[in-house]
Amino acid sequence: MKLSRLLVPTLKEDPADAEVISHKLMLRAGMIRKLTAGIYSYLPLGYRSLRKVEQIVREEMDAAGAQEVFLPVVQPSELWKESGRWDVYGKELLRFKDRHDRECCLGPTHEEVITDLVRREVRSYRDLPINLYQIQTKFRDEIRPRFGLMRGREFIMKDAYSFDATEEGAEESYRQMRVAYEKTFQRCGLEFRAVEADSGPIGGSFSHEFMVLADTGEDTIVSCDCCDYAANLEKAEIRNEPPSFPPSSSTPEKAHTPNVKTVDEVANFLKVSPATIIKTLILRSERGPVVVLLRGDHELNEVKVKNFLNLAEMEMADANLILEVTGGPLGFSGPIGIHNVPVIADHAILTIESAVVGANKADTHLVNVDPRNHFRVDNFGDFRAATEGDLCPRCPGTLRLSKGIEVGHIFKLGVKYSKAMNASFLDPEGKETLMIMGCYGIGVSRVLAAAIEQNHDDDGIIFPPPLAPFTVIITTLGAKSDAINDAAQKVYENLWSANIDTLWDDRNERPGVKFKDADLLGIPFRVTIGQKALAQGNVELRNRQSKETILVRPEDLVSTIVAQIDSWTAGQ
RNA sequence: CGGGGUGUAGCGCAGCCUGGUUAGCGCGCGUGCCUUGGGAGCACGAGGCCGCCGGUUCGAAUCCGGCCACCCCGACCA
Repeated sequence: MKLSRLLVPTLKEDPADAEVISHKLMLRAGMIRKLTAGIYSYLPLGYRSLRKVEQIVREEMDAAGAQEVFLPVVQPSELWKESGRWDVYGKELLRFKDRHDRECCLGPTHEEVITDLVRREVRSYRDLPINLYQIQTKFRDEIRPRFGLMRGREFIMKDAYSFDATEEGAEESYRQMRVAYEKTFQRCGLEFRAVEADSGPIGGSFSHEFMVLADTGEDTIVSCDCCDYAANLEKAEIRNEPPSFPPSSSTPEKAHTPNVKTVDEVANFLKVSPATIIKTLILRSERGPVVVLLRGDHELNEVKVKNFLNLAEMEMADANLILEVTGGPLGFSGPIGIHNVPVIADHAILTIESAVVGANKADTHLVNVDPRNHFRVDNFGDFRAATEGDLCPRCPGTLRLSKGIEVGHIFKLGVKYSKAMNASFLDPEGKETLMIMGCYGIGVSRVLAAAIEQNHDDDGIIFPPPLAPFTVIITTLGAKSDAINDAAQKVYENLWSANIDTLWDDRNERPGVKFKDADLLGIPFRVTIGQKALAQGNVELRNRQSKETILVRPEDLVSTIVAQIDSWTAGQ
């Protein structure tokens, strides 16, 4: 491919509406262009890289025994009503009507379609297990798309669905996918971690997310500093410390706290640590108000509360509801004197010997409160977000926080969909049995963005060789020199015949322009052909990542490049 | 959906507050000369419904109202 004929509109300046580095670089490198919010066109370079990711995913899925299919984008509402998700999926599901006024949606995921397909075609345990996957454009009408390909509304995803006859089989299918995912992301050259995750509205019994480690990630990962425990912040468990002191015999006393509302204000005003304050949160749910007690220096983890109480919806109460529940104004809520409303508390409040709480009365707090004596708690549990330094739930270690980009998510679904949609088979005894399902997603377009997020420098992208749109770029200096062009032509043909994707920058540009573009595009190897080296019968080979340049005889180029790729692979 | 911001040439921006010639600058683009190892230089040139609709005014990129789009923060989210 000659660069002079390829649509690669590079930009010198950062586009104004790009925030994160991968978005900026993909725009600057001419890989993608935005059509509208959260929807992008892939230009030749971007599409080549995307196809490389797809191909790696495809090979690993095939190797794991999954079979590729291709499912419809437009789906009828009937299936979604059958699974029960038509009413719960929310506005993220783009709905519309066709000319016959039939309700349809654009597929944000394909559990319904695949379950429908399999229940029609598979009837015997002899046909199981089966694992079907596709690489497809998904549409989710995100409230706020951002960060380019990282969170688009339209995006490319690989989704696989396994169907098993037995529980053990389902766990084996899950395990195989987990291994396939490890291999896939490793081949992509990503630094990642598999973490325990909440399974969310997709449902199911357990799940893992695959997180690419990057500071710009939208998810927070909690990991142990001495064992391999790692979890999404939403899910991360915390080992709690039992109180190390006996219950006190003190009695609560009132403290006048005029207009002092937040934990920080109370701590400053009363000259106490936030860790001795009990935060009283009033929440509104579909089953009425709930009171959650947390230590002042901790944050609520809504997912934990939702899972504990089996709630679908939860939000902070407004001032009216707070008045109704506590009898006092917002900012002065406390657990003492709350009746008829469930009260749940995080374990950590038991580590407070003498606590400060709101008095449920304007401008008043209570001090000397003993969490074990002075108020009712219906349940203690783990309701807070993990923080740096918390104790690991699995070992004596402590927990660390880091940021990650979710590129894959695997779920053990169980019979959630097979039950709702009656996907069953006959077992060896001739008994009708529900299939046990799993589903496994990879954000293919997001992998590309994550790879760039993790591999770049001030000059541009540094593609891991397996994802690079081209492996080599030939930069000729002096477009009018026959000697240089002849040498380039030979090198170009040799590389292609060795199956190395090669781009030839044959433009009549000044060297600086060509070098800058080559760096920006992030092509792993640059072969520079110019007068100087050529006079000695050499070309230059520059490694984009190491920035090392060596002189190579043209006939040795292929073997040298292959060796450098091999050493890159070995380093993974 | 709530809060904030921005829409002026392909891209990045100035001009707007304080209305008044032909709306500017840098990059990019075209032609020519020149140059060729890290985004050169000179000359000439093309390219604008100043987001859209309405209003105020002798006169609107500029003031007012409405709408639309995009971006940021939040809620939300396999």
